[in-house]
Amino acid sequence: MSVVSWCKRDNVSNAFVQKLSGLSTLERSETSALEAATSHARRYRAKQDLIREGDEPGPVFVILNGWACRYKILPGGSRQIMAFLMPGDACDLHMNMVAAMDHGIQAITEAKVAAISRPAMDQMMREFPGVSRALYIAQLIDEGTMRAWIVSMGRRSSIERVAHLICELYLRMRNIGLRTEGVFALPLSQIILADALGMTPVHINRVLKELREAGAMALKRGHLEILDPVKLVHIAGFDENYLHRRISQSTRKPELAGQ
Amino acid sequence: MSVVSWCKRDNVSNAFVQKLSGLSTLERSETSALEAATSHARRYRAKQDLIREGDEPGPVFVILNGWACRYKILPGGSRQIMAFLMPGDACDLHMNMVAAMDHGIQAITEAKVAAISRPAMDQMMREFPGVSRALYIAQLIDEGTMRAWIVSMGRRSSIERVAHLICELYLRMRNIGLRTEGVFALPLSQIILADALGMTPVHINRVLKELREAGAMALKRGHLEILDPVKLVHIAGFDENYLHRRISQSTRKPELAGQ
DNA sequence: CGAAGGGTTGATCAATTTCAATCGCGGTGG
DNA sequence: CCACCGCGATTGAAATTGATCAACCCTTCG
Repeated sequence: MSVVSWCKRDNVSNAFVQKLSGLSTLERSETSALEAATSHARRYRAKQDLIREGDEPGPVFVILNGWACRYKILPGGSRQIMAFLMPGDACDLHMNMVAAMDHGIQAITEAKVAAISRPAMDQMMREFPGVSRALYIAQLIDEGTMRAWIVSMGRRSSIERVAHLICELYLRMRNIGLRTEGVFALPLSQIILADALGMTPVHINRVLKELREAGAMALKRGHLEILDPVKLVHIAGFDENYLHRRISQSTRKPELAGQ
Repeated sequence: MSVVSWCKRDNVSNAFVQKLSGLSTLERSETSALEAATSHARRYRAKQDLIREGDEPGPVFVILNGWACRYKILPGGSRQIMAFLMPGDACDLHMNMVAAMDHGIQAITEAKVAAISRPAMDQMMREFPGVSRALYIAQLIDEGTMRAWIVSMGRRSSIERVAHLICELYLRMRNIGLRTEGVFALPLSQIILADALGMTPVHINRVLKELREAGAMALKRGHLEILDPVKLVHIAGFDENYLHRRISQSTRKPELAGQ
C-alpha cells in the first residue's frame, strides 16, 4: 500500500506520520500514537531558534510544517548550515544523553514544530517496534545525508555542489509528498544556500546563473523550476543511493531523471 | 572509578570495552559480555576493505586495533574520507536496516577488527542498558564529529582544517588511552589527510610545513609531535564541545591546552 | 516614501589546484 | 651488500577557482 493511497484513505496530513510510514510498515495503533504525540505543536517565526548551541537538549523536535536547519556560528562570525530539516524530519533521538547542544537549530521559514518529551518518546519506541524501526531508518538516512554533504564540500566544485544539494532536496521533498512539479516553492535564499554549501552569496548567485543558462534549473526568489532533470543529475554527479529509498527487503525504482 | 584504574585493576586491554566504559558506567556483567562479543577478531591489511560501497551491510564492526576510515570514491576517481575509525570505534549500529552501503570502510593500517552479529548486538542492547546507553552516546559523538567535519570543510581555511583535525584526533586518541605525549604515532600519510580534508596532497604538504614553522606541530612520516598545544588550538579555532566529554550529569575539565 | 534585505554584476585579489620535477626512504632481488 | 623500484614527501611555477570589495537594483514592508 503506497504512502499516497494510505494518506488519501485516512485523510491524514501529519508529515511525520507520512514520512515514517514510508520507511516501515506501521500498524494503525502506531500511526495513532505518532499523531497523538505530535498533536501539540508550537509555531516558530522565520529565523527563530528552536534551540541554541550550548543549550541543554530537551524534547525531540518534529517539523510538521515549514523548514529549519542545523547550524553553527564560527568565532569569525561566519555560519555553516549542516542540515536542512523539512516537514516530517525529527531531531536527534538520543541528543538528551549529552550535556549541551553542539549546534543550534533555527527555523528558516515560519514553521510548526511538535516537541515530544523524552519519556513519551522512549515509551513509544518500546511499545511500537514499527515506529522504532522507522525512526532508526530515518536516522540512518540523516547520517548518510551528512556523509554526502562531507563528500560535496570536500570533492565537488561549486556548481556540482549546488546541483547536488538541489537534487537531494528535490528527492526529499518528493518523498514526503511536497509539490515538485513545474515551478514549486523552495524557500531558500541565496544567503542560506551559501551558508549550507560553504560558499559566498555572490558566488552562489553566479553559479545559479550558470545553471539557469545551462538550462538545468532556475531558482528565483524562493521558487525552483527543474528545467532538465537529466542535465541536473549529470552536473551534480548525483547518486541517490545514500537516501536509501531501497530499504532492506523492499525495492523501489529510482525517481529523479528516471528517463 | 576512572577508566584507567579500572583497566589497570582487571588488566583489560580491549579498546572497545575501555571506550564504552568511559561513556557510561558498566556493570561487570556488561564488560564481560562486551569482551565475549569481541573475542573473535579478524586481521585486515592496510588498504584492505572491511566492506565496500554497494555491499549489503552485515555485522557491526568494532576496531580493536589499528586505524580505518569511511570513504567514498567519486565518479572522477577522487576520494573523500568521511571519518576516521580508531581502536574502540564501532560502525553504524543500525546500518543493517538499509539494503546497501552508501560508502566503503577500509583499513588504513594493519587492523584487528571484531564483527558482532546483528542478533548478538540486539540481545546485548536489550539485556544491558549500560551498553546500550554507551553505544548511543558513542553514536551521538560520531554524529557531532561529522557535523564538525562539515563545518571544517565549509568554513575553515586549509590551515585551520588541518589543525582542527589534528586536535580532534589528539583528543580521541587520548580518550582511549593511546599515547599522546612527546612524539607519538599518527599513521596518516599526507595523501590520506588530503582525502579527508578535501585538499590536494601538495597543499597538505605546504600547510604541514607552515604549521611546523609556526612551531605548532610537526608531522613526519607517521609520527606527530605537538609542539605548542595552545597555538594549535588557537589556529584551529578548536572547541571540544562536540566530542561531548561532558556527558549529562558528569562534568570533566577540558584537556587539550587546558590548565 | 524610505529603509532593509535580498539579488545581480564587474573588477580585483587570494587561496588552492594543477603540472612537473626531484628527493628520500624502505624493501626487494640479484 | 648494493642497485633498483615504488611510494610518499617536497618544491617551484603557472593556471584556476572562488573570495572580496564595491556598486547598484528590485521588491517588500512599515
